[in-house]
Amino acid sequence: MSTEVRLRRSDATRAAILAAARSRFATDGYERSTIRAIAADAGIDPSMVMRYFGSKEGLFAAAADFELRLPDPRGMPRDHVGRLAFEYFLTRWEDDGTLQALLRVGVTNEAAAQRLRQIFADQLAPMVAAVAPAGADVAARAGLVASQVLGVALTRYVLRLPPVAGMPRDELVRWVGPTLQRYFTAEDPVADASVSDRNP
Amino acid sequence: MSTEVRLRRSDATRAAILAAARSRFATDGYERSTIRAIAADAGIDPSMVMRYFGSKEGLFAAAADFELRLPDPRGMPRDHVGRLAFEYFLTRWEDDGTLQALLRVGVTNEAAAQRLRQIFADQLAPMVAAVAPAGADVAARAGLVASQVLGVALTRYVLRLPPVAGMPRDELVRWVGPTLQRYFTAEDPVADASVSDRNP
DNA sequence: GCGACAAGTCAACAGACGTTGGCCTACAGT
DNA sequence: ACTGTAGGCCAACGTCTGTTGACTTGTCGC
Repeated sequence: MSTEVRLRRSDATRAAILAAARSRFATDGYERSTIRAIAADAGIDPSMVMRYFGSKEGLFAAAADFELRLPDPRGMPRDHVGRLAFEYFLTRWEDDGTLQALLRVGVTNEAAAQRLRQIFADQLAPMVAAVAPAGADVAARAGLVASQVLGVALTRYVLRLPPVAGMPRDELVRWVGPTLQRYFTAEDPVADASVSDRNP
Repeated sequence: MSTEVRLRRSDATRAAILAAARSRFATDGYERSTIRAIAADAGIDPSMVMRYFGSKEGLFAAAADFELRLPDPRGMPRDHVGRLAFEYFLTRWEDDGTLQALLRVGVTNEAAAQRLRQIFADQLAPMVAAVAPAGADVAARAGLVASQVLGVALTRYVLRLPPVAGMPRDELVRWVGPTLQRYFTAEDPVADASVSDRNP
């Protein structure tokens, strides 16, 4: 009944499979990522993948299991929430293939789409609630933030639209930060959206 | 050498195949759209698809061949360009499965991604050039517009994120229109982005 | 009426896929 | 030294895929 503390041999290969799977899913999507290719990347036999994760769906579920871990917006100046959140998203996207895998797969796989919906609804909405004006439609604002964030992720990392993919990070932040700021904190859609985040 | 004017029998089935293909590609993506299923939808034999389009790739290329036909922005008030362009995009997206097919497939298929890049670069950039301030980086602004437009399309039509998918069209326009307006015409990223499109 | 040609069907191929079960190997506990 | 067992490999299965070539049907000009 006691949990084994020492790390087993299997943990290493299990991790190798997960890493290979995330990489493949992130670049090839679900259907084109074959278990054979993932196993080859991990340097083991395809049947091992089934042993560890039961099926291809199980493998993806394990590979896409993670948390956004958004920072607490109550610790930041309210006028900079948009920029800071966007910078956080960019970093998260760049150093973790999981999000790219989730986006690429979510477009054709309902389970992944479900997971994405859950992440952005459950984890982004509380952040919006903490900074939005009283009485604001939190879900709608979270959706708008998601639309712009996922739009940048899509054009920058997936479709690689040249101007977005090649834009320096700080220039991108200067453009998109104010957009998110408005979605987060504007009193009204058509209210003045002047940017107070002029000198970051 | 003269073009046949009368419509042949084949034209009808050819159109049926294209319609079925667009529908399948739009909902299932590239890999999961099988030629057998498309042929069944069109009510003909799978081998007919090969006869008419050569291969699955050829079929997709034919199904995804279209023009954005963006309106000329010089005919509209400069302060409303963002809203009008966004409304045009929404309409275009809703009544033509081709764009949804292109987006869904472009995420995993390089040829479709290429086509998307071309469409947004070649057809959106001139529109931006017509309204952007002198000396502005037209390509960058077109990329930003694309990021927000594709982000809305992704969350509203593909991932179906509830707050975005369920948001009434006019509310969505009130939120996103000003964003595009800023990307189109703002003098500077962090310049005042006050919305002059207050009463549409 | 009849041949020619377009339109369409049928059956099959070769390859790739997820998945399965049997077999081997090396190491831990005794 | 012996043995149980976890970790790993191999070969194969059934199915589905894009694609092909031979055959059948229907329609139009003469």
